Amino acid sequence: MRLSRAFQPMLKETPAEAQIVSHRLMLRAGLVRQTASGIYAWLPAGLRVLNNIARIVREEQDRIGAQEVLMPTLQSAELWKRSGRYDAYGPEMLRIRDRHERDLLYGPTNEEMITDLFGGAVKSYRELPQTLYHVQWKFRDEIRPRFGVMRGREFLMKDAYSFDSSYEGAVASYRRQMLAYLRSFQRMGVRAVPMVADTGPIGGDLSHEFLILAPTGESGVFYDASLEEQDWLAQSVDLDDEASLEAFFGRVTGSYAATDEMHDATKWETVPAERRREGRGIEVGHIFYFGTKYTESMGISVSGADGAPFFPQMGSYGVGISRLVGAIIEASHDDAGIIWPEQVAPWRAAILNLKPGDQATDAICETLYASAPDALVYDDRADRAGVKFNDADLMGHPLQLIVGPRGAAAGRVEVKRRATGERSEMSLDEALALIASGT
RNA sequence: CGGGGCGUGGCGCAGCCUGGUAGCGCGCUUGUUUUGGGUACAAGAGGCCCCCGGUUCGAGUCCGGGCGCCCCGACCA
Repeated sequence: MRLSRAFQPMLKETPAEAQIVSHRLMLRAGLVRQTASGIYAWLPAGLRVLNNIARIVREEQDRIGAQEVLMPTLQSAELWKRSGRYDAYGPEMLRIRDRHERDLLYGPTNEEMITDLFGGAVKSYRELPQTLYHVQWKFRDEIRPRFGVMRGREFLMKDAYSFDSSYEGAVASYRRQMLAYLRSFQRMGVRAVPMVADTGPIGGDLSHEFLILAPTGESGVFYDASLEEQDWLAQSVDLDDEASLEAFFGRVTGSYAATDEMHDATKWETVPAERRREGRGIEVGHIFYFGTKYTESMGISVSGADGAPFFPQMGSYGVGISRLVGAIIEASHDDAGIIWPEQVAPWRAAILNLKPGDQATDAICETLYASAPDALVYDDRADRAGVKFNDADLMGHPLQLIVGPRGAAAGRVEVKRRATGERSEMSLDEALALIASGT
């Protein structure tokens, strides 16, 4: 993208409504614009980040055998009356009436719809297990939206739903999701620690929240350092083997981790002092097992091996995709702006042309840009160098390829790494290789 | 939903108390200048002062009603 033609309205001053750092930076960097309280329009750069996050989540869901579908945003009230939640959900649900006076709602979640879809198609235990997911906009009419996209009313979420014929199968599905989550967040370049969550009336240990560690997080967190030391991508877990899944699950849940509501000071004492980590976290994912709650209430059963019908066991697994954009910024920024982790950055690198019009400088910039036009943003604007440095820092591109007449005359490109501030000078060919390698 | 605040060019704000026909900084346009960390000067463009009603000779300003947005709390992916 050439910045001179990009729809990327950057702000020098912070809009009054933005309080927290991620909200301020998202507005200043031109990632989003608010259109109503808690509702945002995503501009090109912000959308690229959103899509990057969704892409990682999809790849990890696909990897564990979940299948993507796409359910609508609007749902019939009838569906929710069957589960009993239409009346139970409360004013957070946005209710709508169509021209025929039929009651609809803008979905805050999709358990009812997926259960109904599943039940309409699957009739035998032989077709289980199944895990279906989708990435869709949801709406919850929060009393008080705030924190930009982190607590919006409309938000993009990945939600997955597993159907199994036994409790043991449901547990395996749950553990596969846990692995997918740990891998997803690690790939996004952030640390998200799974914490035991309140399981409510169902009980058991099959409910975890994933919190990204950030000083501005809404919950206090306590966890064993081993949870942030593990490389989940390197672990070999056999997704089809229950023993392997169990061993993996043990490695995760064997270490203490809890939010302040669930914190157990006595157990905390058993963690060696040097491995105790305390901080704050932002919830970006939640996985839980809920058994036959919906299959039963909605009368969705399948035939078992003995010919008798039974209610499949379900679990549900959510990731706040749009919230993650804000949460990642909360976890990764400095005074100058955003510091995007590689994998989610809107562009891999920015090319800063310090003197548009200078023949040698333009030539090098154009060569760099042409090597990967979709992965690079080229600051070819007729602005001063200082403006470009500041905007590039604000936008948080992992790499800045700085080209000015001084270096260009010698065929040199200066590379600045946003995360460390480290600078190095290299030849054009070396810079091209760097772009191609993506690191 | 309780408490508080705000709504004035694109953004940040002043003006309102004490009514007299709208101003500042940034941004934008043009020119000159500058050219490796938000350059300087000059000349410009741009405003239904959130909306409706009332008081008044006259309302951005006072009064009433509405709408929108933000902050604290309770609540939450």
